[in-house]
Amino acid sequence: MGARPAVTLKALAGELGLNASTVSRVLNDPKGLDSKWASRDTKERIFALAEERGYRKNPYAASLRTAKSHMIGVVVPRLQDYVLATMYEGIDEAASEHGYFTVVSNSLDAPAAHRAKAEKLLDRRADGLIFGDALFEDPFLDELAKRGVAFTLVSRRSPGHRSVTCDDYTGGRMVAEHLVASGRRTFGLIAGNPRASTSIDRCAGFLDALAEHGLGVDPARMAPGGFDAPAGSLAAEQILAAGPLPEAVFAVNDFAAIGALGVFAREGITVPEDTALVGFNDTPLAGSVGLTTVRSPMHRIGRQGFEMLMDVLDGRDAESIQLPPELIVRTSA
Amino acid sequence: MGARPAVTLKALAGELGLNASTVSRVLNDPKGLDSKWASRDTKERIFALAEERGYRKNPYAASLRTAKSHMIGVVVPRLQDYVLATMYEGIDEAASEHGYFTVVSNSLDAPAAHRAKAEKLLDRRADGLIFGDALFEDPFLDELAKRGVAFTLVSRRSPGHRSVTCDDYTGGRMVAEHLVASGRRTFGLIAGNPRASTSIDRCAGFLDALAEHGLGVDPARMAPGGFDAPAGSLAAEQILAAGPLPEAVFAVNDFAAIGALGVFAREGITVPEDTALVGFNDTPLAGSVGLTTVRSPMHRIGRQGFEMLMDVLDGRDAESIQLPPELIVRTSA
DNA sequence: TCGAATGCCGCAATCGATTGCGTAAAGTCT
DNA sequence: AGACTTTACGCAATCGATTGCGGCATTCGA
Repeated sequence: MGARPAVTLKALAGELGLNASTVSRVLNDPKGLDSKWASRDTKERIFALAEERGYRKNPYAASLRTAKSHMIGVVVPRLQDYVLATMYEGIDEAASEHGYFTVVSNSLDAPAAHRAKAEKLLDRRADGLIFGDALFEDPFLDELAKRGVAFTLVSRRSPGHRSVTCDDYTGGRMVAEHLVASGRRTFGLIAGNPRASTSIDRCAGFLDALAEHGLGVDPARMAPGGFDAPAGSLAAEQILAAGPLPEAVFAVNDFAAIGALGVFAREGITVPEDTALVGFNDTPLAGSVGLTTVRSPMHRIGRQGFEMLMDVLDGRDAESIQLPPELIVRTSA
Repeated sequence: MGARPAVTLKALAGELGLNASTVSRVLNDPKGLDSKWASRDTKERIFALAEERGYRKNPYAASLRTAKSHMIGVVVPRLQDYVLATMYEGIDEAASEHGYFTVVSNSLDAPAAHRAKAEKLLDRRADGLIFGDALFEDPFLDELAKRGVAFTLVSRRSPGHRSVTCDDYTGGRMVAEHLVASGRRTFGLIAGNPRASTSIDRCAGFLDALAEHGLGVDPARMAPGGFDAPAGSLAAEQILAAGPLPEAVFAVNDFAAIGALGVFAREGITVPEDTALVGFNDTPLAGSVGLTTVRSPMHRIGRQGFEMLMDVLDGRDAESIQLPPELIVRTSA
């Protein structure tokens, strides 16, 4: 069964003895009671009755006429991922403040779903899109840009498109500097998805900084994979199988780090004594297990991703942004 | 800037030399090419051109006319919560199969937001709602029911409303039986949110089963709180402060359990030697850290929650459902 | 051969809000 | 007093899809 008693603009107007157009103009004027579309008295009557009847404009009718939905679509790899969920909260918060409505979909990092979900959002007439699952090389994004679809990226960047990300390269460098400073000389790298800029940049920063110290990572100890705990466990096993235990392991993501932690515990490897472990993102769980990590401003990335989309929609131009990370030292390294 | 070249029904019809109504009927007829609304030839031309031009119906125009949005709203306490995120995935999956579109919002378990988000969804003309954040006593739900709004509950039940949940009471009993069978005699209980049925039922099952063995939990060692890791840490500290360490601790939620695990590690308490620990839900993290837990069919709860909403919307009646839990024994207990 | 049945499709109203254009009344200015 | 500007609204078209009601043709049975 439906819900609303369906109080329409016309109904209000009828009851007020006014024309719907007048009521519409008054109700929509951002100047509120200072609107010039009716006399003081009329305006007050309109607001009062709208309030009393609980009038809500029908957004479908409005967007049919205006061709704007005030809805934006967000595509993330996985909602269960704390990091993206937090960014989404930031997006949604900013969107609400601007009178926008958001809708999320997850793509499971599968290119087909990435495309399908975005198209579905566009079918629903989203005014713009925000992607949290961009690949570094992403032909679909190029296609959308060509079609003139407004969108921005968060979390992961892709050359040629507007994005808000953490300065992952610098984050990777911080980890390397910290580990080197504490005397570590051999390393394992749980590298994440090699097609995502988060992985690429964090690894690059890490490796570049190590190289400046004349150090490096044995390729057999660089394990790519996903961003969740099981993937981290797998990667850790791979590193252990590659020979002697490295003095430190950098996982480009906290969940992967925690997965590795589980493997270490099972193997009787103590952290940080036998090997140091560093994650990335500073999720709450990292705090709970004492994981040293790099804090990325997830919520803010989301907010700015939305603001940037607003700029695009309003025809202002906008530059990609990289927000500074912060090293959080706990007990694991 | 927008996106679509805006190929409308009328445009298609014009190009085909047909009337928009004919095109509409053919395109919407579930019988597809067997529709009786046009000649075979005409039908083929319609489908071909629609395909070629990439026609997508404007859902706003359609729902304006039909007063159905084919959109349902979902309210969860927190998107970052793996459990609810998974249920949402189940909901969304089932919804897609039925041609429905879903929108999520989070309420942070705050009654004001619970209400506000739901109203916002209704303003957007959702055909129905699914709540994952119901309180055991929830006046807002009663109000919605009275208003005739169609909704169902997932994860948490509330007497008098339709819900799909895990059989939490039985799950709680399983934990108690398992711990008692392995010789534990004193217990701590990380009880979660006392206004949520998940907490209430799991605790009740746990306590009832213990009572049948002549056992119980010291009230000072029953710590309520939230469902995340920090809340679990807090609760664990509270239990430790209550005196001698109990032989086992049951956390009604995996995240809380992991938070507790962090505190135990910090205090040098080993698991399961010094104390056993059991969680609830069987999130992937539980597997990674070897946590014994109760598996609840989260994804399926979501799916069924949606199916049940369909029943309500279609005027069929539906009974609340409780899905069976499964004890997953790992190393922590 | 005529009326009825059926097949195929168009007309026009409708959903609710928005907006360009128009207008009557009141106020301002010279 | 006449001309001009505001103020305060209303009319009617519009957005795109849906749908009740008909209408015109062809076919079939009698």
